[in-house]
Amino acid sequence: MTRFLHKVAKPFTSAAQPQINLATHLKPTRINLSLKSYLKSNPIKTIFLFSDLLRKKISAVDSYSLLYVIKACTKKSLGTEGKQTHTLVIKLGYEPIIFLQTSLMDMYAATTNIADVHKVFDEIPNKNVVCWTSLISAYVRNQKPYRAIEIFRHMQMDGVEPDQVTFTVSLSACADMGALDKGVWIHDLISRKPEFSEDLSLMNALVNMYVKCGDIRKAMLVFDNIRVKDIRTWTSMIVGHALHGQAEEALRLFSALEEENKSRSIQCQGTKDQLLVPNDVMFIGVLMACSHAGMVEEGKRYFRSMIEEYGIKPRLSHFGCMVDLLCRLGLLKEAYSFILAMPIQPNAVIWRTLLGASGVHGNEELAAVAQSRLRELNASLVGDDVALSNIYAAKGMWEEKIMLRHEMTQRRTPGCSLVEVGKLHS
DNA sequence: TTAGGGTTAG
Repeated sequence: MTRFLHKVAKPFTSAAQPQINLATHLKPTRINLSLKSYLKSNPIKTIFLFSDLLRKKISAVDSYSLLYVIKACTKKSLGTEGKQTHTLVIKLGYEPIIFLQTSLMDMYAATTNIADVHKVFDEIPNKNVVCWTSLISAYVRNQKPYRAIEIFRHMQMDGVEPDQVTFTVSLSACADMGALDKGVWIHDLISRKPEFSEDLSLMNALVNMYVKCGDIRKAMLVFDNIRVKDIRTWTSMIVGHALHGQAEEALRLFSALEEENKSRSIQCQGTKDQLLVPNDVMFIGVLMACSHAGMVEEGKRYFRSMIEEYGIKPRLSHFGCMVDLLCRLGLLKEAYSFILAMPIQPNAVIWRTLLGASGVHGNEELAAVAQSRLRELNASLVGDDVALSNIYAAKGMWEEKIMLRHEMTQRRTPGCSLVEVGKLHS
């Protein structure tokens, strides 16, 4: 660890690591209880309280306090503060506590510092399944699913048995890669442990993997076999149908959920705990289904119901879905009015949706408006200019096209391509 | 009082 944090003197050599006597920590200190409670409500407060403690009474800091601060840094993605806490872990001699090491890995993963995740992992002497899973999870979180699956294999070769969490994060890697063969292989490993079928997070990850890898039939099979579903199970399946153009199935499922809630609310006489109330993510799936099926009136109705019946404040994603829905049907003017009436500032994606649709439906006026809005946002890409230029060409507006092309060469350097050559050992 | 997990448009 001296190599890792070279400015910090290592208090103990690895040959003479301190024996942490957990018995002395059995009684929780009041300060640790406060650090822990702030972690939920206001993680920044955990950090402030801890730094106060360091100044006033460093002897009150123990491994639990450090753990809560590391978690606070993870939640708020605070890399510098996280690294400072790591230094303290070393200074105070708490390195042998594996809970701290895995939390540190999680913190470095959250702050996109994958190199340090790996350094912490490498220096853990006896790596258990949690250490390996944290490493796999770090790679998944940092968009490196191929590497995550490689590590999953290394773990197996090392003789460490994967558990439910390892399988859940590994399935997430397969979903990100769209690697059905690897997902099926992991499903097969899971099937050998019947008790794992009771783990809802794992089952949801399985549904999601089949959805993202394009095997909607298999996704439905897993979905139907989940006895007690939660809102994520339903959302994954609704999004799955929407992504595969099965809008009617997606909306049927949404209605089934609403019906189930109605009958449950009669049974439970008003207790909301038993209900699976649709959330903002689920409505993205519902709106996406309407958009893919060209169901504009239904889409508008669901958008209203989301706000009025469910009290969900639409986010940029929901407005984006509505713009997409209107644009796909060629309702460009309505889409433009909708964008102008949005209570939040439209982003580049929304203007680019309008630009693309204006090209498809040959509306050069709206295309020019969308393109100028993209420039205002400083988010204009070469492709946007090309799109507008192609619309001018299709309309025979050669002067406009030449002017735009001239502008493009003035503003841009010629494009170049980058190709990433990755490798996956199988 | 201590570790790692699943749903999100274009």
